[in-house]
Amino acid sequence: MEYNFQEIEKKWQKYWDENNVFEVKINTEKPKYYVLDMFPYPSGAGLHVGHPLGYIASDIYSRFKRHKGFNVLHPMGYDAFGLPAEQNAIQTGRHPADTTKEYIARYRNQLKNIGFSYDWSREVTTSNPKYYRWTQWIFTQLFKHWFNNKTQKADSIENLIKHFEKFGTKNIDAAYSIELTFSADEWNNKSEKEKLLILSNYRLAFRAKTMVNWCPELGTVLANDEVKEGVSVRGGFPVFQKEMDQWSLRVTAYSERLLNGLDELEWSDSLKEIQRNWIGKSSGAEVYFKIADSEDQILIYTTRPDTIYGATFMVIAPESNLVQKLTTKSKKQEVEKYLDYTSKRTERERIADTKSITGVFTGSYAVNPFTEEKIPIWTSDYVLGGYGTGAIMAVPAHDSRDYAFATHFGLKIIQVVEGADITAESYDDKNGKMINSGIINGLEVKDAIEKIINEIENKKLGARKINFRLRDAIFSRQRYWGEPFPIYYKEGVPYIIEDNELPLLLPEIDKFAPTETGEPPLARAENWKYQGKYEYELSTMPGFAGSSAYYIRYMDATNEEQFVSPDAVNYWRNVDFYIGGIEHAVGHLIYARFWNKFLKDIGVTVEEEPFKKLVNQGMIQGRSNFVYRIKNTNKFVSFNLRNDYDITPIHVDVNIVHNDELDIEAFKKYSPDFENAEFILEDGKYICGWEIEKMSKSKYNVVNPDSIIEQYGADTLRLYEMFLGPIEQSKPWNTQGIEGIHRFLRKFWRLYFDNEYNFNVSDEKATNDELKVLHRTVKKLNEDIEKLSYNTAISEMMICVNNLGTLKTNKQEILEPLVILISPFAPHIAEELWQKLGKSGTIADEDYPVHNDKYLIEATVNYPVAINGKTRFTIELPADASKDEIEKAAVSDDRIAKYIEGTQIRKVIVVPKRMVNVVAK
RNA sequence: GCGGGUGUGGUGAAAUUGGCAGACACGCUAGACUUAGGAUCUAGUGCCGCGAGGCUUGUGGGUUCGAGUCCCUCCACCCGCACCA
Repeated sequence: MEYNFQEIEKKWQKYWDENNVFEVKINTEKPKYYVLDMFPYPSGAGLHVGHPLGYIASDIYSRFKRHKGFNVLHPMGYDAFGLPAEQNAIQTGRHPADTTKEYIARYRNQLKNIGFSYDWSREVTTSNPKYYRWTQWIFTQLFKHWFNNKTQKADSIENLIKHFEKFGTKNIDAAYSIELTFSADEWNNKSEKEKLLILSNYRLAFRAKTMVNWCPELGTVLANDEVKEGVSVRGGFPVFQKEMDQWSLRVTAYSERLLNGLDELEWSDSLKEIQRNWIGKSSGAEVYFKIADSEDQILIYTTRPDTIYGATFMVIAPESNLVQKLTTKSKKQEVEKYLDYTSKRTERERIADTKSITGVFTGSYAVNPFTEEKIPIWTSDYVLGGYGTGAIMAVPAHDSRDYAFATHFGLKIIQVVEGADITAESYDDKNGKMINSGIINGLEVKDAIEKIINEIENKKLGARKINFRLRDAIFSRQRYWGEPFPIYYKEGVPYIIEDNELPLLLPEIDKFAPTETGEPPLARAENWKYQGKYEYELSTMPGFAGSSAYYIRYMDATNEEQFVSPDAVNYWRNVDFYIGGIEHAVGHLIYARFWNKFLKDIGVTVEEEPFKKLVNQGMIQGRSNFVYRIKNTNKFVSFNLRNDYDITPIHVDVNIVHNDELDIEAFKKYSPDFENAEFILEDGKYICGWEIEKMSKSKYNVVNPDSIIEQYGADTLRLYEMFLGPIEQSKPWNTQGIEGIHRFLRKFWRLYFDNEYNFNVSDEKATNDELKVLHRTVKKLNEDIEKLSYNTAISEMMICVNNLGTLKTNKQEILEPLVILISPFAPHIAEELWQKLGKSGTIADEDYPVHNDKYLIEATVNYPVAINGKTRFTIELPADASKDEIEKAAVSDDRIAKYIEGTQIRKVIVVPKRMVNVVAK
């Protein structure tokens, strides 16, 4: 029987399905291991060969761990709510629920064709009411909790209310939107509505007026991680800053825990660094500056309080409400004009244009609390409303932005740190002694910071302060295709709906567009009211809502009573190994960590961190092919002759190019334009050019896994994708190389058959040579799979098969463990051969082979002999030869004479089992 | 600008962590078998050189008996952040 992969693969995929081979249950007899893929967003294009890269890697690891005796949870699902499906709905009029369903069916099919060991009984779809009911439930929990800074934990709103009733805000250290102070009496005398408004200042899910990223084209607000370089990540539309009433999640409350938790994680340094950066912790001080001739003061944040004697002016953000207060009559017109200008700029313009310096003087002055000098207060958009206090003390001598501003507007510059000449640029380094700085003169910067903060606190001018760059997550989207908020409004105040009323279903609407009056699409829903009278929230949740806790839901995916049962979460705990794209570095991976920490605080989950080990698989890039049309003709010139002509390169579909040779007939049929095309060939062939680009439809370089599977089989696809190189690395897809892998599998298959393809495995005793080949591979595979070094594992298997082929091995003692070795990588061929070896059932539960050192002992070692570091010849010596014996053998070898002629041996370095180096001068 | 990462044949890549650079594949060359080859098998294949031999891991330097690997300098590319006070 020849290697008929199509038949074999279908057969075993069916077997796995029908026998629920990969369904797992809680089993306290076995250690658990949780392997998770970032679930896909199902799009109309289906999977291309880049998508399964991570899935294959995790599947190999799952199967390996199972062979190692672990109870492996390895689920899959779909991140099905989100913008692209809705944009598609707007264009085609098809309901996103329908298209999503269709796409998911296609994805599931494609995934099954690759032979993944998923427990399909745990499949989740975020847009399914049975699933989003729990997304809504978690939201209600966030709504019902606040964050206690003292304990660094979430606590129930009831407890906060009790405290307010007894003590007011006294002794409360809570994460809040704005600072409030009131007594117990004051609290108790407030109306119900007032109380609720105050509480939303503390809730972890809250509605508030905040500066948001508004994207008019998408008709929605966006979170910070959904905006890159001032445009929306999805679609690339301009984004404006705008103050709006929106739902947010108080992720900032968890800043410290999010930062500290990173240390214990087995994530790449670069990924942890990206997260640290995004959280952006800085330490410094908040300081009040009095406004001259007024009772008011400005609070600023600085990380360089040591330079306060050099603060010669102040700058406040244009969006700060202080601007109105501080602008004097004479400056009013000028300031208004400036505010108008900044508000009309998109984020992109503002970012792109960091060089031009703009700003206006408000007319007011502040008093530097240390120099007592009057310093002008300006407003400029280089100070951001959203960071710190939205106001700064400007120290032009030691901050390059302040320096640029000061020189542009002719403001005073005073050097306060020694160390550089500041006539041309500022000196920003934290090295040097303080000068012109009163009480901190002569101190090093580090010490000066400490001393001045103490002084600031003593004088009650301000306090030490830690700041984070992380912003609260804007959580509402003015879109249709997302989870509805379990919220209704009574007299403008939001109320949560009861748990037993969940899920709040997404209503049907006639058109997926905002209303004429600019309300979100949900406003179109008819008779959609809580208890028939109260307005529901009309926004929906963002894309990351459904993905922030899905890994927990998998643990108990069909539980209708609870999000997850304590039994399930106590057994599966968290994800041991997570694999997915780096693009989720600051979105999903921050939110999921945040939700997990919150859920732990309220007793739902048990581990502080959701994803213990995480690997970012690289991207598979496309390898585009080009044909070269001679300008103004329908004539195409082959790649190596193209320089003789004036040509236009044109993308050609990679599926009609083989090894860079164009299939001319297929090309002619490809488009009517090419029907009569003529060709200038080289050696009778048309050779195409190539380039590495992103894999995309428009570049005609998309390779579909289905077609690879049809041609070579899923096992070949799996092996090939892993053979390309380290998983973390991005690499181009080149179909040429796949032949080698397919050839390997056929060679592997042939080990078990004779020349006439009769199954032929003998029970003769294996020789030492054969055992050595096997055990070497066993050892290497165990090491490499654990390191996720699959490319080297595969090449080791190739070496093994090549060697066994040379030895003409057909012994069961060798060939049986060999099937288990390959089974995580190529499970279909492994199952088939396992069955042919007379075994019943699946190979998936067999113990993975372990090597025995006794077969690996070498009798002799081949020593390279180097003279002055250059290898000249080798000598074969017994493995147990002593250092002296090795040295003697090397030095007395005849071949050495010619290399050391005219010199003397000074030294001989012998590294047993490795090499000899003779130093001669 | 700041932070992180990567540079090795024609191509994808390996190198037991300081010990024979280029394993394993692709591609290419030659040959065998074939009606045929986009099948299979054999041999060769880093570069220069007819050869002896020399050179070679982005550049230049250093440490070492010995460096792809460690240290310093510079260059190129990729990723993240970017008026974050």
